[in-house]
Amino acid sequence: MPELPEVETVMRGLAPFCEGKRVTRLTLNREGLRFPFPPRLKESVEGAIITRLERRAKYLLFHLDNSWTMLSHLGMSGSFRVENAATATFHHERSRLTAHDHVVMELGDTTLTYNDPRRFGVLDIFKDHHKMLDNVGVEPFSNGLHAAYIHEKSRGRKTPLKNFLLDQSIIAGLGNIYVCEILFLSKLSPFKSANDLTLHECETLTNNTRTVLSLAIEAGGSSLKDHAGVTGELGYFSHKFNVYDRENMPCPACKRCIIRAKQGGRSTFYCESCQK
DNA sequence: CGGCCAACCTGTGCGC
DNA sequence: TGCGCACAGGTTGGCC
Repeated sequence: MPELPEVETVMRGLAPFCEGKRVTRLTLNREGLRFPFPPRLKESVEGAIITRLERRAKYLLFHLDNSWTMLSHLGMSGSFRVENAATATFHHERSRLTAHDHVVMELGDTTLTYNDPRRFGVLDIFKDHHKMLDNVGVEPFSNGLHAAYIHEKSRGRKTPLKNFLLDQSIIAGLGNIYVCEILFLSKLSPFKSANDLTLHECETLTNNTRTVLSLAIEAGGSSLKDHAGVTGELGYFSHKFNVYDRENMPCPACKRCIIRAKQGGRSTFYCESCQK
């Protein structure tokens, strides 16, 4: 999925079209995504005003003025697109449904469409508490993330560093791409046992986590090959990674081949000589 | 609880 | 050109 920077970018892109707007209609084109839609989804959202958008971990939260909050997760392949009816009618067309447009939110003359080919996404509603947000760890840009926190969480965890950083209950929002990049900048092996991290290495990880995510957000959540901005602007995925998806290409630091390995069923890209 | 891994889906790209 | 297989941003839930 979309990792934290992509969800942050989507949130920032959607906010100007959503905040303060009333949901005039919610259309569900199927029974659910990864899970069935809740029975009261449509009636809870329709007619409400979206007061604020928020990102928490990789979740998007649409806060409504009727005490409900709509929770959305993009899974691996989910995306939102925004269309404006006034612009569309100029071209003599209304917003058209394409394959995998599962949910359509109408906000007056603005249409927000959720598309998700693989349907690993989630759409749900809650009032003051959602189970999926319970086990979410600290936000990377919050004060909660610091060397001592990572150090404490990693004690007794013999799991590889790669898996440890992907654990959403430790640090929220990291995914396969950015974990590879963070480990490269930190010169740490993805296979190193989490339990072996020194406090100093935890400090390095903290700093590089923020660096990698900041740059990605600045670049507009660039990691997705097939994601455009919510209104379809270009230049969105022209990002260059140091190691991710660069098997057999030269390490930017030492020029030796980037290695691709498998951890927890997922690809890890790293430099054998730079990362210890 | 920790660790491992199958499962949930569709699309794409590659080798033959 | 077509077929089959491997693989893709994530997370849950079941098993040991």
